[in-house]
Order: sequence, then structure tokens, then C-alpha cells
Amino acid sequence: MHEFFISSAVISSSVCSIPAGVLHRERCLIFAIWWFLLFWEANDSCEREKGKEQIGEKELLVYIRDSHAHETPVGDWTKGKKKGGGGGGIEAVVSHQAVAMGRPPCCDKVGIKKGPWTPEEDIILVSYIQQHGPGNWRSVPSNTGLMRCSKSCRLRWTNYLRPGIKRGNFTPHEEGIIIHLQSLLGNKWAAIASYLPQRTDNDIKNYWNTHLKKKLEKSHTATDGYKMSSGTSPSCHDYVPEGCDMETRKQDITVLTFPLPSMGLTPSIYACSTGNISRLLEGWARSSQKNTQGKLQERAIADDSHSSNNDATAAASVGEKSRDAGDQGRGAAMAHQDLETLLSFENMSGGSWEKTAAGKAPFADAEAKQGGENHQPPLSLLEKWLFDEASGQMRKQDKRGFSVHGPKALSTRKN
DNA sequence: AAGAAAGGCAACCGCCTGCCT
DNA sequence: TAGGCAGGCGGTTGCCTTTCT
Repeated sequence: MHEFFISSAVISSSVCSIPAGVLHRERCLIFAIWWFLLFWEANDSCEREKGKEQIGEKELLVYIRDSHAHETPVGDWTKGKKKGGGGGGIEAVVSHQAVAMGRPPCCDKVGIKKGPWTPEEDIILVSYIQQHGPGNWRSVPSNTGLMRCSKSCRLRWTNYLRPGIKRGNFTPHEEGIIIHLQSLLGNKWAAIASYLPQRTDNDIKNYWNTHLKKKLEKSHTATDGYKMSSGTSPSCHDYVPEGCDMETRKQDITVLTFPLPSMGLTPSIYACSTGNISRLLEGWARSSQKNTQGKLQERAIADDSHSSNNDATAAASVGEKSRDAGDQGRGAAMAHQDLETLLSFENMSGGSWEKTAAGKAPFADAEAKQGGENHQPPLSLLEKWLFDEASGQMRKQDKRGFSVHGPKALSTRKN
């Protein structure tokens, strides 16, 4: 099963390696096939393990075996940025034999792979979570064969693979939220992230440490680098992000007055994970474009008609299977939506992505409403609530009070 | 053009909390 | 009630990329 996913990753990356604009349609078709097969596989692994062979899989594997003998680069494949490449000291070698032997990974230091995740690992993890849902992380390494500790799996999911994650530059809008909340809550990144569900706490933390902190320091030293709202000394409250006027900033805060986003994950949005994977694979593939470009171009042309046939077969199969079970049906509905996205994925890089996968988050709806004439509760409500939380935290004399009792903690911690 | 420095960010580490037995 | 365990969080590290000299 894992072989299939790994192979799918390779084939999709290969397709994406074709120069944009040369074989765009072909690339999209093959990419869609890969996506459907990925989804299909996630919902039908039991039958597969009984030895049934799916139409098209064999051909795909043959294709991969013939055309891709190269190793998947170790490193930050999502950005074409290798981290820890060439060994790096902490990078353990994954032995497929060891996986096959079934040695259960645990959190001891021996046999645990560290360092950047490979596309293969990501796909394995996503496929597993598609079937079982997030949680019970301890069982993930043993059940998937991943040579990672449970924490690493959870972190990878929450920080990178989780559906709806928005990457890229922070908008002045988001900056305003972070700055304001940081001034209210301190370095409670998880709490802050709960108001920016498209961003991870790690992302926010990094952005704060690398950008916003410096900006604030800069603004404090420069006399006209900040706007004094009241009082005599500058504070985080007074900072107005570049390109964000005070009115915009008010809107930033009003976003927070919307109902707290549900951090719970539903089966339907797991499908978005594969969207993430698809997007990431694209980036990864582009990074290795130079290596495989010419060769793959020929093969993509040759496989065009063949892939189209598989496309129809796979799509039909997904449709059939999805009618059998409720959850799977919802997933298939999502699959159709995402297929449309995939088919227009020349626009995937940049803002369009945010409008597709991330746009499904409830918070995005709230943001969209902002643009209209909708009136949000007054700013003071939020701030009052936040201060109440903070004061309650102090009363409890709990060192990590907010992280425990804060919004995200309430929604994520098990009961 | 080459080396150095700074920037950026994914991932790791250690601690903490809450649940379960 | 105490101990073990799983999961969550914030701080930090390490390495690649970009910019500067």
C-alpha cells in the first residue's frame, strides 16, 4: 500500500516537473488521476490488502519503475529547500527492510528518524490520518511503519499537513491580529493561533520572532514608526503594520469576535490534506525539475491517452465507492471540488490556493463577511474577554494557565 | 565571483497537564 | 492518591537560502 502512495508521489511530481505551459493539460489530467487514486486508496485499503489489484495501479507502478530510479531527495521537499541534506548528522537512514520487519518505532532514541520529512512519509501519514483521523499518535508509527516518533508525526500533521493551512506571507491584517493578541496574551502562540486557524502556532511564533518583534523594536526606536493611541509610552497596541491603517486594524480585531473556530476535524476535510500534499508535491517537483525535465516530458506525452483512461476509471470507482458509505460519500463530494481545483491548478501557486482549500475554513467565511456591511460585536467585548481570561489565569496561579484553559486547549485536548 | 553574515523556518527538546488505572 | 502515559505547548536549534561585502 505504501509503495503505491510513494509511487503516486513520484508520478505526480514527475508530471509537475513538466514545464508549465508546455503540457499543462496533460499534466493536470495525470495529476488528477494521481489524486483520485490517492483518495481511492485511502478509502479502500482493506480490499487492497486482500490482494485485489486495482485497474491502473499496475500500469502506474510499471511506469514509475521504468522512469524513476532516482531517490527522492531528503530535505524540505515542499520548497525545494534541502535541510540536513547529505547526512547532517541526525538524519537516520530509513531501512525499508526494517519497516518490513515490523520493528515498532517508539520514542527511544534508537531507530527513530529525525530531520525533514520526505514526500513518501508525508503521504503515508496523510493516508493513515485519512482513514483513522488525527489522534492516538502513539499508534501511528507502528501502524504506518514510519520511523518517526509519535510526537514528530503529530507535529508534522498539525504544522504542515493539516487541511486548511495557509502558507506564505502574513498579511497586514494577520499582523495586526498577532501583534494585538501578543500584547494581550504574551507568547501564548497556541492561543493566538486559535484566532488564525489557517496559521499554525509554529508559524506565528516564527513570524513573530523573525519579523514582528524586530518591526516592533524598530517602531519603538523610530519616533514616527508608530502611532500613539494613548498614554506616553509606545506599546504593541500602538503599532500599526505597514499597509494597514487604523480602520483595517479595527477590522482585524473584530475578526476575533466571531465564534471560535472549531478545531475539530471532520472526515470531509481530510480530503483537503491530499490537496495540501498535491500542492506541496508540486513545489517539490518543480525543485527537481532540472533533473527529470526532458525525460519526463516525453513520457508524459506518451502516457497521455493512457492516463486519461485511468482518469475515467478512477473517477468512476471513487464515485461508486463513495455511494456506499456516508463519510466516504462526503469525501467524494470534496474530491470533486478539489478535482476542479486541480484541473485549474496552474493558478494554485499564490492566492488561488488560499481561496480553495483554506477558504473552506469557517474562519474564512467570517473574513469574507467582513468586507460587507455586516456589523461585528464591538471591539471591547473581545478585549474584555481576553482580559478576563488573563485575570482568571492569574487567579489560578497556573504557570501555563491560558494554554490549558484557552480556546484551543478546550477544543483540542481530550476530555 | 567568492566568502561571510543574516534571514527564515521546519523540526526537535523538554516540560507541563490531564486522563486513566 | 500516586504513578504512568499521551498529548500539547513554548523555546530553541540547525541548516538551507538569500543578501551583503
